[in-house]
Amino acid sequence: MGISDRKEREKIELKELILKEARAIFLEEGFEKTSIRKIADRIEYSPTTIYLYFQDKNELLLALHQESFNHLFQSLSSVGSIPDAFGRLVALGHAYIEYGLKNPEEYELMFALKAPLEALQCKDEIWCDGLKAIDLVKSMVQDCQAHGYLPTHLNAETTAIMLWGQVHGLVSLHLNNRFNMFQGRDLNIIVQDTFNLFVQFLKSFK
Amino acid sequence: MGISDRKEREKIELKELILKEARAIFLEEGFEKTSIRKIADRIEYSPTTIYLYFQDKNELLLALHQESFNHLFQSLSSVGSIPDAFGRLVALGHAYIEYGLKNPEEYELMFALKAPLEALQCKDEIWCDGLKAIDLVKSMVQDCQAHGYLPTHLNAETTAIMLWGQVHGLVSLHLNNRFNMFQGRDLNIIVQDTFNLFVQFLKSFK
DNA sequence: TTGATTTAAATAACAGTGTTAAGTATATTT
DNA sequence: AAATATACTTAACACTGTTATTTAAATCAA
Repeated sequence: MGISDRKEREKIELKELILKEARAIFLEEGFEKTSIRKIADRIEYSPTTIYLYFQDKNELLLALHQESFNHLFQSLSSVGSIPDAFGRLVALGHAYIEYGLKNPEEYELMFALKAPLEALQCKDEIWCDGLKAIDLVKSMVQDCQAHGYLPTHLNAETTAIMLWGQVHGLVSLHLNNRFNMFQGRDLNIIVQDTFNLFVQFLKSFK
Repeated sequence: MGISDRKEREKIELKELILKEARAIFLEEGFEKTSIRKIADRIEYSPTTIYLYFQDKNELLLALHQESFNHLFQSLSSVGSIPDAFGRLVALGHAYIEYGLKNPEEYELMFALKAPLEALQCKDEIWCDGLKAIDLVKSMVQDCQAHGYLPTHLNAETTAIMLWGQVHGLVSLHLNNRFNMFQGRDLNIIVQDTFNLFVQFLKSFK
């Protein structure tokens, strides 16, 4: 039955077109300006058609959220080639910070906005991307422990959450303009200096 | 001239009434539901009257933001009585986290939402509340250095930003439901455990 | 091939948002 | 008493997410 095959293909294509244009608006104009009507204009369909492909706006943002996580993991992947366990962990932190500062809208969607997680909750699904991310950090912490960089008595998961908390805190404060009060200074350098100090603390811990 | 005195008094009173009801809605229903029209309903004036007292919604939110900072500083003030410098710093962290988790809407307004800072920027004003907050942490760090808890070679401000970044990161991730993936566990305890681990790092640093 | 049914999309509307231009009383000043 | 200034309201603009209803086309069954 080739006809229904084609129809299904067309449905997938339209869904992808919606996401593509949604993503374009999202990156060009930011989260707040990404409206159903604006997407509809760009794909040349009526606004209500979008609701035939996504239950609501949250679900649409969840799809963008998942694409953003792929983008993040791709940005983090390069650190895998670093041989030293501790150097790898530090590089992961730097790469995370760099990703966050270079992709503010995506970062907000992944780690601040409630919309995508609400969509997940409606489906009774868990935040797998988040779990995947924390597991990555956790395994790198364990690598450090295996090579004598961090004490083995430390709980690897708690340590991973601490690391995540630190870098997220810095990225989040910066993206939300909470470092603007440090007038006349390079705010990226403030973030870098702070993270470097944190690394000193990590390095010296016994 | 008693009449114009009374008029001025009445203007101040109406402005305070607007803020009072705005705050009530804000705390009861959250940031997103705090609309100009809803405030107008509660004060029994037309929506446009509010614009005679505030330039726009951002300025109104800035006023709430400043009230929230007073609330925060009040919540932090009790740690001043702790004699030990390091104990005081740790208590400050705990008090900050507790405030954030108990006052999510206020916390978001102070450290995440762009609206209040945009209002400040329009007036070419600096974020004094933020400066005041970081100065508090900085002076406590210096107290620790003076009493041998933290090395004197550390930059006190960078250290203060690191501390702020850590607690903000944890509070922010928790408030934004990013710890919900740790199913069946007490999320407040995760935050506490992580902060306690961070304190261990601080304590051991040489 | 014709009639019934399913499918896909659009129109119109609801209820809400921040904001502004214009209008209306009331009170004060000249 | 007339002119002006003050305080406030009405009506509207341009948006938002979302839904019930309707239309048109494609497919299926007789």
